[in-house]
Amino acid sequence: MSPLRAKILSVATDLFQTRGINSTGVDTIVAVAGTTKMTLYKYFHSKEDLILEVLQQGHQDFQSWLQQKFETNTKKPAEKLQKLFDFIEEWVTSPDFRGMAFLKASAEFPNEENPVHRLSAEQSRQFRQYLASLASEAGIQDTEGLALQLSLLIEGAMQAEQMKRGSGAVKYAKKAAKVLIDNALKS
Amino acid sequence: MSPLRAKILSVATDLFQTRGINSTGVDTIVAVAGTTKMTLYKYFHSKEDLILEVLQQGHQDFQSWLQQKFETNTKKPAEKLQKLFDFIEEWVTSPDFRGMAFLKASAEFPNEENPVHRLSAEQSRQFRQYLASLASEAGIQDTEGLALQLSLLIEGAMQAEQMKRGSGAVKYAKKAAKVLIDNALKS
DNA sequence: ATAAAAATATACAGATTTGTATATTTACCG
DNA sequence: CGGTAAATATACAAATCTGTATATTTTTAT
Repeated sequence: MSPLRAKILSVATDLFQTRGINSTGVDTIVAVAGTTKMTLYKYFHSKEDLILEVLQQGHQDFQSWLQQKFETNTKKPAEKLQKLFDFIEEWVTSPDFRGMAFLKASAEFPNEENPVHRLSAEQSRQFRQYLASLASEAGIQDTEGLALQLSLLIEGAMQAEQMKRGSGAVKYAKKAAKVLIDNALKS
Repeated sequence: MSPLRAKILSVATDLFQTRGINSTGVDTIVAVAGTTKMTLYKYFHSKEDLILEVLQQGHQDFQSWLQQKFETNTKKPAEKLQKLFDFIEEWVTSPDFRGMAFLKASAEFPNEENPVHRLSAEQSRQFRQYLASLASEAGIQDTEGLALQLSLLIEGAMQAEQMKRGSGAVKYAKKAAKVLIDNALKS
């Protein structure tokens, strides 16, 4: 990928997170990226296309980061679900965390038929599916049920931390997860 | 309150929820409300003022609705926490639920110093405090801890339901809450 | 009915939005 | 060096945005 294109993507990612998507104009993006609108519209057909790519890249980065965390840490399926919350905590308490992109995007584009909203919902679904696969590995019965419950805790904590940095929400989400996982293992 | 002012508030509430705050111009609001900008700016000093009032009224309506639900239903403190999730489910699965206002507002105004963001965070804090008071009545030890955990479930479920109607998230949030509450009562 | 208040109609200023057209400059490659 | 592609500079169109100025109409109250 062209370094200029990558720069635009990176700047857009940052500005969208810190100022909001609708509040960030393409003029601001190109100014910060040190380029011009002509170049931006050469690489992205429209602002909506840029938003979609930012979301996609963000989600992929998150997934890759998680994947790599698991590879270099633990391999026992039973521990994975617990360990996940440690990784989430690390992700969320990182100094440049500004909220989960797809959560915020779905709020800025509430219409269910909007492409940005659709992609956000799809990413949320994928994340829940990933949780279900972890639950399945751990030998849980109602994998989808637990996955949804854990996703509520995680996304709720991300939301809380985005609202108020240092809320400590993940700490309690982790405790709650432990209780829910233990309970699901017993049934 | 002037009926015209109330109408503007009501229309703005609806449009903000369905189209997003930043994507809704005052021209659209006055057109739908059947009035003019002159009148809108007579009752509200700025669009930001209108947004803040919409949020405040929305939160007050939610609180009043909950309050009234509790009054006409149960009085036993121990049951209240469980019952709360039934009320939340009723609220969230109502056909015109379009997401929790303060959650979406904080996403559209990510800057922590923005007045809209501040009010959103304050409302989230108040709701958590209310949960803590219920937990306290129920004889819970770590009231703040449980309150935060339940708030993650509730706000997570609201987020999930806003993303995809009919997700059934509240059903599982309710189950998770039962487990967490029982666990907190044991300790 | 008459005076005072409320609401409307209309127009506009000034800024900002996305997206494009055109021309110039820079960078690279053989 | 010469030619090609990439990036830039600049300007602009057309729409939309918040907020205001001014004048007229409607409603209300005495």
